[in-house]
Amino acid sequence: MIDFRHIYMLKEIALIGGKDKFVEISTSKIGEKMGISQQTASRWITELFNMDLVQKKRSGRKIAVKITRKGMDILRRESFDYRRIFESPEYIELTGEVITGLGEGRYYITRKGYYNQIKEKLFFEPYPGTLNVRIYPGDLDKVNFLRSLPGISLKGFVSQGRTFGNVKAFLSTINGVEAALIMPDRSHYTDVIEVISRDNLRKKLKLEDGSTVDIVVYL
Amino acid sequence: MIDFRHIYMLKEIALIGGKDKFVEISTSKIGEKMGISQQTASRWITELFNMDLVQKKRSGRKIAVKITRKGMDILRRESFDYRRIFESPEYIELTGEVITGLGEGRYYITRKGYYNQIKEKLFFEPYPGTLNVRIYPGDLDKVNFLRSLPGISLKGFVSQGRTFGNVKAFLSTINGVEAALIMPDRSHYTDVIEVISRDNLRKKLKLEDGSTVDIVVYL
DNA sequence: ATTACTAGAATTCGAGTAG
DNA sequence: TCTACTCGAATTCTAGTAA
Repeated sequence: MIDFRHIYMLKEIALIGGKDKFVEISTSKIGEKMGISQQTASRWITELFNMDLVQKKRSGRKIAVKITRKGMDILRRESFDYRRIFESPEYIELTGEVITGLGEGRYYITRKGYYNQIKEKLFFEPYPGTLNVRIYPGDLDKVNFLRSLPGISLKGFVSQGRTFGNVKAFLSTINGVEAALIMPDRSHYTDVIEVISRDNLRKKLKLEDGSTVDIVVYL
Repeated sequence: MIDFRHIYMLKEIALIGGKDKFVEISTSKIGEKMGISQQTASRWITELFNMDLVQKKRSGRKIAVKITRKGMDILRRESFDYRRIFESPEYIELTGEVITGLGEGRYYITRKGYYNQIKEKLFFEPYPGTLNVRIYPGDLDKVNFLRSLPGISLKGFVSQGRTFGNVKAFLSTINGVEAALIMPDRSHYTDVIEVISRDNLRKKLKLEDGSTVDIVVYL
């Protein structure tokens, strides 16, 4: 099972440069850096390999490692946590209720042009679908305020002769679960917002139409 | 000794809100969230307290914790690691003001053991003296981050029965002039850094106590 | 020099439980 | 309910060492 120490070692490897290429490492040196023995470092690297968090190959007498996509996802998640701690002193709370949308969310979110930007800028691979939430009237001015902010910009694109507009996103939590709120850059007035997440939010949070949700939007 | 798990728990506490105020936590809930038992969570929190990383007090039957300055320093360092991984800055900018030091800089810098290494590794013959700069509070995180980096290592030595410790240096510019920032390898927390250069910086940059300087540190 | 195995030592865990 | 102690069990460590 993945443990704190594994994330730590992943981080060390990323700092050495194993983020996007194979880097040679010495188990004794990385061990020394992390305050563990050479043997333990060796074992941990093997564990990372067995969990498919790093690729590993011999490089002469040393070994070389490269963090896998899965490993980078874990580091992105950590990065997200630290951003929340240090870079988001301000947040807005919204309350609303779950409704059923038009089913367009899934279509948009799975367009490569958006999907890839979400991964890069929001640090998670989105579940292919959106959760539609009707914000309660008392919080609508907050929604309008959000519309006036730049947020995290997802650039529009053209695909198959169709134009997909600029979209903005805000890192959020919904009932405590990491998520993001997305809205068109120039959106018309509406009391419905769309929430995306790594997981199927309806399942994970056991939501059904009419369920009340609390959304915390980090600015 | 501080361990990965302690940093993890600090992070969890920060996410709950213990960054700047006391927050009530239940050992069983935080344990569940972190995948450890209630007993272990309880023990870890006590360990954090004993290491002066959190303040702790009873709040009825529950406990309340607040991360200390020392604890936040550790989280900041982590945060910088992740920024380095995902944003890879190539330099760091610091701003501060010139102060008068204790005059020790001149003594240290003229010891042959340091002087020769500076010539070899930093590629200049240092003016015999250091400029002390008090970094403004907003940039102290960056200084702490620098402390966590290896920099350019200047080995310690023994001379005339006295021990001179390992020192590290970073190539920099100060108000545009080539310089280097030097600090002890294992330095204590301070907001004062020392800058050396080929020239007398006070003269060359027309500095006096209280002058604001911009330092760019190359990583 | 390396990495990584074995095995005994050291540490850490959590069930049980007191307060 | 809570927190947090004890103590036997489980896990994790590193020294020794082979390759």
